[in-house]
Amino acid sequence: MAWDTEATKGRILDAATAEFVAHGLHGTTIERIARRASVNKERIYNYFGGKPALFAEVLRSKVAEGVGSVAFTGAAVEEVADFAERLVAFNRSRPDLIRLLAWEALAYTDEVPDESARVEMYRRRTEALAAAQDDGALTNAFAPEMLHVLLLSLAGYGALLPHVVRMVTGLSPDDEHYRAAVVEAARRLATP
Amino acid sequence: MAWDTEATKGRILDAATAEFVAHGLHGTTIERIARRASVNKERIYNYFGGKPALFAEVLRSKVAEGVGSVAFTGAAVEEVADFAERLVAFNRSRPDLIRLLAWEALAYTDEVPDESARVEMYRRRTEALAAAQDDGALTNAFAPEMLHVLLLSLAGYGALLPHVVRMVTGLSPDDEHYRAAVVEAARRLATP
DNA sequence: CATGATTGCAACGCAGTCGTTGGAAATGGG
DNA sequence: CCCATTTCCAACGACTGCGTTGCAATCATG
Repeated sequence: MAWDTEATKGRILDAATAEFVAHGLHGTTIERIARRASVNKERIYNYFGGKPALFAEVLRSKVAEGVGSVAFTGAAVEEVADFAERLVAFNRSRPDLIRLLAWEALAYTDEVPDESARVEMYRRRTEALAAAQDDGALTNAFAPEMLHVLLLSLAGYGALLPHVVRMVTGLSPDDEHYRAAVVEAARRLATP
Repeated sequence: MAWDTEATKGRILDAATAEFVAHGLHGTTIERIARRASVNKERIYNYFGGKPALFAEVLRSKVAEGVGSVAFTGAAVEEVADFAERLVAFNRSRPDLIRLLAWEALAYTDEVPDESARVEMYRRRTEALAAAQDDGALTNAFAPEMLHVLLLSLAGYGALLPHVVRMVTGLSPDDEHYRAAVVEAARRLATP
């Protein structure tokens, strides 16, 4: 056991992620992060520079991971349905990332950390959708970036406001029926 | 100028709403609320009992107002489109209520304050949608409560995550094109 | 193995924030 | 006009969290 800076940084980042996901920027304390990472507070200031900076770093490293890990490929309506299905499944498997996205939206009113990289990821998916539209396999009723954000809306809402889904439908957003409805809705939006 | 308890309570509640909307439960301080309401801290503890209780009270009194103020009436596809349009317009006119909804989702994992009243409001709208479906004017592809929550998803996402809409589309969620896409999407979901 | 540089940490000062309290000011009934 | 009651508030103690500092432990090098 010795001098492993990177591992320590990683432990801090993981602990910070867990705490920020659960309690947001103001709700978490540096001390709890330090305890969870089995590290001294001072390390956190030394490595990351303070709570807001650490929060931004968590967003930078984790949220992009979420956006990047569900791609759209293909050109037919069924592939849009599949895309929606994978989005919902991803949101279900990583509820922490959606919560981070929500904390982020509430914390930053104008620009978010590392915005240009995020824009680039979204742009790539939009292009794939646009190509499918050009093939005539998808509707042209929506501009590709609009279709993109509408699909994100359908797939993300349940993860963002699970309690609203529960109050409206009586079901958990994890429920099979809810998932199926989202997929069917995506199919309808994409059909020419 | 004299003894107006109710007015004082109201000022506190308004000030608390503004602060909680902006900073969430942990980000706001009782002292700022008191200053904003031109009131002494002690009044807040006396009337509302503490920060979490005041937060819950704000949610109780304000969020229901948001849910209740956009009704669905009618029986045709165009009325669903109109409903979606009014939802978006409402979200745009009262961004504070959506933010409260988001803070609420992040703060409470299981039950929210005054849940049964909220459920009742949602139920009424679901019934109106169900009636329209029974008329055959709307699709039966979705259970009415699913259609309901899908419409909420389309209309609410831009208000919840405006920065995502901006990154994906380059537009503000206030933009006319975005609004039009949401309405068209609602129309597509509702069409038989 | 001696020395300088790097990494780890316990303890501290400081700046709020919470929630309370003792008492002053305002009110209205007798 | 007086007294009990209600409303208001400035000041306080206790605590918590932030960010820093001084020092010890660990490593790399010659």
